[in-house]
Amino acid sequence: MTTFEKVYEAVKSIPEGSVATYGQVAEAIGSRRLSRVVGYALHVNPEPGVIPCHRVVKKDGEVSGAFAFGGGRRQAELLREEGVGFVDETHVDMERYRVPFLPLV
DNA sequence: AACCTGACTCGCC
DNA sequence: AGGCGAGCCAGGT
Repeated sequence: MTTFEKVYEAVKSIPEGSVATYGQVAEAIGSRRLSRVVGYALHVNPEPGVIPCHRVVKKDGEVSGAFAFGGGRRQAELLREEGVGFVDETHVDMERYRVPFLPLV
């Protein structure tokens, strides 16, 4: 199991209607320091449509600027459709929609 | 094979 | 409070 695969497993485990931060995903796969690697893993996203990378946001809930399917704007739309609330155009309401605990895979 | 870079986060100045 | 460097992994040059 490579680090990237762990990242994908963790991201897939994020329940619909919720979001997780890069830090949470990193923590779930071993170390918080891997947060950067998490970003890169999603960057090279080998399974578009399978890995819900739109449910991963920065620690303060802001969506990533460089997004695979059309920008953070698009990511925000997908999340809203799942019922995730936003405090503004680019920030998810973390207090209510961030997963309390990301299952360790 | 070494070096650079990239969807991040945290600690120190 | 804002900026800078460090730590982590994989793939391309």
